[in-house]
Amino acid sequence: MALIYSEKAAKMLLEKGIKPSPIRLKVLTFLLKNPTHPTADEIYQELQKEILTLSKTSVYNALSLFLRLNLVKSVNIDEKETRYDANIEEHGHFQCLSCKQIYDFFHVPRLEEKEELNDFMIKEKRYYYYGLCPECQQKEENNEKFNWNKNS
Amino acid sequence: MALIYSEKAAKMLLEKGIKPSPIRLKVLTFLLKNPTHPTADEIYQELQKEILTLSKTSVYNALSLFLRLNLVKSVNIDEKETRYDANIEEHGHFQCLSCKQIYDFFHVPRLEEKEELNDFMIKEKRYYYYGLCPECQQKEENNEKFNWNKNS
DNA sequence: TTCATTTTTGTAATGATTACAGTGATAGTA
DNA sequence: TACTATCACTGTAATCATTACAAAAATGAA
Ligand SMILES: [Mn+2]
Ligand SMILES: [Mn+2]
Ligand SMILES: [Zn+2]
Ligand SMILES: [Zn+2]
Repeated sequence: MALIYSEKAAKMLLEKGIKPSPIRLKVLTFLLKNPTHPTADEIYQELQKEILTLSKTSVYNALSLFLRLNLVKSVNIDEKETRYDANIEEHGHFQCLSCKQIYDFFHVPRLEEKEELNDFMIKEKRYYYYGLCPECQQKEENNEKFNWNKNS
Repeated sequence: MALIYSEKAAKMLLEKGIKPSPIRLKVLTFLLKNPTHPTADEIYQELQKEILTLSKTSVYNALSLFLRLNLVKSVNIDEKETRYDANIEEHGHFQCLSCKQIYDFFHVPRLEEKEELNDFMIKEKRYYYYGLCPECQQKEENNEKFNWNKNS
């Protein structure tokens, strides 16, 4: 399984005509293996366990190269830090306002923009939704029940 | 006209139960008058011309208060800095990758998310599009023509 | 006035990202 | 093997938007 991902990473890099250097391979493999929209720092922290001498600049270097080559996409749903996604197919992101977790959704259909954007050349569409995930809705209900008991 | 906007700003603040202090009024009036999605710094630079002692912290204070009260919305289409929008009706934003200008669009209908997000409580939807505005498409065409002439 | 509360200011800290210069590895060539 | 050019990688410093915090100023009721 680990082999598959790193082989896929190597192939992706070669297809774009860039050398699959050790760090590039590690970063891209990590993104393929972890479709959880990690931040640059999360990637760095994880890979540092293996590559003791890793520098954060190298992670940023790899990531901005991948972005330029359209191997990965950046996700700016969390306004603090940029996240990275090796799934480049068009899909939307939902972030839970309570637990901050990010979920993918893939039915992002026919936005019928009508005439409004007819003269604009649209190259990329991003869908960011915010709300409460099922688990956090549950928690909130329990809290309300608890508070109601206390106040009565 | 200026009067109208500042009166509207005052009313909006009073309706939310907060005091329409001078700076809050100025910031909110500015946002109502300038639906161009200004950054905190742009607001600061403009208002500073009138209020010589204005501090940037005050602008941020006002803006985060407005966000909390849902008087304005933040727009994070430009990954560098947050922009602010006094138009809180649901609408999307398009940013031109060349001239960086931001355009509103309002036909953002029925995203038919199907079952996928059924169990999620969606509180806000953001639509960020990127591409080329009509003017910049034109410029690009001209450049191509120019380069073609040069190379032939 | 007095005093508490709120608003505003100024400066310092934070933290993600970028700039940059130097070091190390690699590969081709003589 | 030595030389050299290019590229990958590292470490540190700079940048810059935003936030934290404490002090000063304004407000407004008693
Ligand atoms: Mn995703
Ligand atoms: Mn808008
Ligand atoms: Zn949640
Ligand atoms: Zn443009």
